[in-house]
Amino acid sequence: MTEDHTPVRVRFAPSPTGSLHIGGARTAYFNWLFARQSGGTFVLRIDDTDTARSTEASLQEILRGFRWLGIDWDEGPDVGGPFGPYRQSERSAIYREALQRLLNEGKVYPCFCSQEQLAADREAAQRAGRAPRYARRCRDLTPEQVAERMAAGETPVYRFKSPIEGETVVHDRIRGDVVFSNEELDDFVVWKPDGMPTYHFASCVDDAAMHITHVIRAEEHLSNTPKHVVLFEALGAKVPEFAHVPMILAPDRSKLSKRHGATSVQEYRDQGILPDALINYLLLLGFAPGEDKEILSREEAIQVFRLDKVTRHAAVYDVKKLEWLNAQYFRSLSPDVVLSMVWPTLRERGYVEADPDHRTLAWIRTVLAATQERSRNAADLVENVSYYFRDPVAYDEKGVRKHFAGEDVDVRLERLADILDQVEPFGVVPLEQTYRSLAAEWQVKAGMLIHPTRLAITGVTVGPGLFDVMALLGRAACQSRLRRAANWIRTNRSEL
RNA sequence: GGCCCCAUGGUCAAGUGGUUAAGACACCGCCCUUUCACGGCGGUAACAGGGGUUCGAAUCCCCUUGGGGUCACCA
Repeated sequence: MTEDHTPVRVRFAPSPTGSLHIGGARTAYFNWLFARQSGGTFVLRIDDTDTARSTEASLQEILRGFRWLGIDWDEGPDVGGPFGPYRQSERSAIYREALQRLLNEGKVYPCFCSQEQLAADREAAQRAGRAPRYARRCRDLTPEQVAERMAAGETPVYRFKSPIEGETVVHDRIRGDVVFSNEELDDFVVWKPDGMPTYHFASCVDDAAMHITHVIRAEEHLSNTPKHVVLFEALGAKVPEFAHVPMILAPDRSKLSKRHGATSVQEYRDQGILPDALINYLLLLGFAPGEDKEILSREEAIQVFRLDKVTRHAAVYDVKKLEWLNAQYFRSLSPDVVLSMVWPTLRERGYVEADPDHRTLAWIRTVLAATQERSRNAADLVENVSYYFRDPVAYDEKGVRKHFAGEDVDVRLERLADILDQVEPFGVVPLEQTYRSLAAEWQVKAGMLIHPTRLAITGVTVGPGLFDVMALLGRAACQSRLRRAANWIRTNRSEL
């Protein structure tokens, strides 16, 4: 509820000209949190007045992005609602009507200046050291002059007749009151010659028509907000409360762009980032939940989120922390979820059959569980379990120097392979007992047997407990890999 | 350039006139351990600079510097 008890209505209004950017996702999330905690309504409106750049594919991608993130909307292009339609391209009549009204009231006027004329004016103003604003050539055209030029077939743009004196103040929930001198207000265009409203106009008309109570959006709009305030007033609408959330920056403090890596939520999804992790990270970027708690579900976030506690400064995006958060979430996933996540890749690589029997499936589950806690995401996990499905294709270089270079390593590996015949059953405990007593017998430290064995059968130096790996892999595979490694050592001895 | 916003460690970020200036990620060390990861313990590291106000400023004011945004017939 707002102070006067009108129900909260917020909106996120993306323009479908690309993918869902993480900055936009965060802004939407903040809107969503604010709506959900106040029992309000979250509206998704599509700002597609730029007919040249808007695409349906982009719109669908944005919707998919939100669904994936777990952000739902109460009114929008697909679900409808009492104030639809929710695509600006379908609301032309509403804008036209609003334009006509302001025209009748003398709050808007047609402007016939050519692009060339405007460019020249701008240049002249700049040379004279003045701000490059519209020279207001057409502000005071007489009705006769207008009629004449219309009759001549000229199509005008329409400009807002901005106040020339005084000041306009923007009440911002995050920044407090921001005062702008009206001298800074340009006679901005509200209607383009292609018959479409501009962003400023459509946005305000819609916010008014949709009874939006709080406009929560990116900081880049703050400078434009006085225009919106005067527009709302001209429209006779109640001016909503504003909240301008800081921007998200790249590590070099510049605007986040492709060259800095992933910028869209789909890219993160493709990289194995979990939606819960991403949405959690987005919350942390600009808001401190308090009580040293940083891992929060959407539900917890709804409880603690406070619009007026959002930070005022831009935040640099830190992939490392996102990955850490992702690992937290990834490790807590249930075996079945993990299995379904990696299954397609396992199939693609030919690691598994299409219809495994129960025993095989159970075995795969165990394999995955053993490595899940040492993996940060699904792709990582698939890499880490590859040696369960095929022989190692190479031996880790540093590992080779450390564990294969010794005098009798090849001999020991071969002996080990032979002795594995006697281990019965081929399980974790008997395997460990065998290795320990062998180490004592040969008078070497257990590590001298364990590390070369691991490298021989997995190709790497890291992973779960060796005896777990061996038991999972089975006797035959262990023996053949051990012998294979011994041979490899002999043929490569000169280079070790 | 005009206008607007912002400024605490490498990053996120507590702090709102009196604190040994939290915590998290990252980094480093130690412990645990057959390795790695996890976990535990510890460490390096910050109030951009200069003026005020005040008994006392990270906290309030001014200036400078720096970063960002905006000045479109894009949104």
